[in-house]
Amino acid sequence: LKQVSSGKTSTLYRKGQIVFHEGSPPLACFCVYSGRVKLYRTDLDGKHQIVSIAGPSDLIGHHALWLQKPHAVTAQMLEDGYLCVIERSTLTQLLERDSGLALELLKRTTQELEDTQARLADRSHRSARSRLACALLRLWESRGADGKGRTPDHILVSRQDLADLIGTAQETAIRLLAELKEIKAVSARGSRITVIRPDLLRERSEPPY
Amino acid sequence: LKQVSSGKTSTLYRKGQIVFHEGSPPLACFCVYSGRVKLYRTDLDGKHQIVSIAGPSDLIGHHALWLQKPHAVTAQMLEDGYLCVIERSTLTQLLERDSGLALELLKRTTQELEDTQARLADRSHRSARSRLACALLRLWESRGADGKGRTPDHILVSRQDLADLIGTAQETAIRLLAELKEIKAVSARGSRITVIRPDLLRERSEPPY
DNA sequence: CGAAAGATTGACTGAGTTCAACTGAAGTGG
DNA sequence: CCACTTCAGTTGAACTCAGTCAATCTTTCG
Repeated sequence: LKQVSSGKTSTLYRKGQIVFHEGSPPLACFCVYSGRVKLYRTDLDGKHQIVSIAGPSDLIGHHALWLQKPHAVTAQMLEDGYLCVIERSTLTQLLERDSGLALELLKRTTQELEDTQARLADRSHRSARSRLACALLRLWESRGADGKGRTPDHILVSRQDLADLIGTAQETAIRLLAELKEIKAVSARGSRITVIRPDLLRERSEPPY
Repeated sequence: LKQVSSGKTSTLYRKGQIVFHEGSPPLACFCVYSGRVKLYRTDLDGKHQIVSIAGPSDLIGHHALWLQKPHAVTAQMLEDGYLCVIERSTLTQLLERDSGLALELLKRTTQELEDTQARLADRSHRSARSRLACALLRLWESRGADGKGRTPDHILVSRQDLADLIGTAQETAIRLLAELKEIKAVSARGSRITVIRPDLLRERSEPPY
């Protein structure tokens, strides 16, 4: 995939920009070169559920391509970044040529499926409290370099995105985050959340509570 | 996959029998020839979340094989049925030989991923009421022949399985099912649930409520 | 027929949603 | 440089869905 990306020109996408919309027909898929992209579903009440957050070297928008159906999710940039556009025809050729690629994609997709199944199980059986702790840990552990190769000890997520990720109302996410600030596990100034005590988060991410 | 199955001997598995356990190392995967298999995760409190229900021609247990990790789910027979065992080595050979197979699996897995993502979104934003209606519809629409080619208008699921499927306590599932009996959308004697008015179910499966 | 498993109902409780008001930081234009 | 809009984040209070516990009732099956 990296080879494909490098051969192609990548395009700049701005923070907040929509890459593709739920319900729109799939014309191409995208390989993330830099920046993060949130993929979310929208229900009839306009509520969002973040399905995954893609980062560098992740492929997005390909599901709809395989299934020959409209996109089931909307992809929106969480920060400025470059995406490499891969046309449907290009991808088809690649798959036919390199059989290893299909296996690699199968592996990735399977991993993503297991992750989603795990989240599904957690969603009903764990409290929002433990889900928040868990989500913060994941975001923290997968936080990328900030552009100049420095790895910061904070993450950048809005309260709403945090809520959409763990599946609660924004107010709940805020209240639970306040608890974490209370016990000095994290600190926050705006959407800049600093993880101070990952061990405390890990403790809270276990059920019950 | 059907070709593979037919070439192999299938083994009888009894209702309630465990095919493989969460946490156990993957030795082989299975192709369902007849009967249905529930795949579920177990959390620390011993609660189950049914991740999917596999039927004839579905492949199960392959995730752990690709990922070279222990099974993330437990597979248990919902009724008597035959499964065809496919050894790891056999599968590897097949994948190398037939590149189309990898694509087919990729497609299936992607579809399953999208389904699971949809359920994840529903779980937090839709009421248990609508989830139950939705689950009943799915079960009803995908109910198979009953052995003699007859397609019955009822489904056979225990209350507990229904609850584990939609992610509620059994009592909640029962109470909501009672509502559906009340409005004559379904009737039930034991775990034999007859769908009378699919239209009413469809209506209730829409949010809100 | 009787035990064991599965289904049902009631009472109580609490986590999380909703609504609504308020604060604070960040622009923007006069 | 300051009033003015705007948007993200906070907080309080009322409400409600769904979980838990516990006591039956029913169906299934040996």
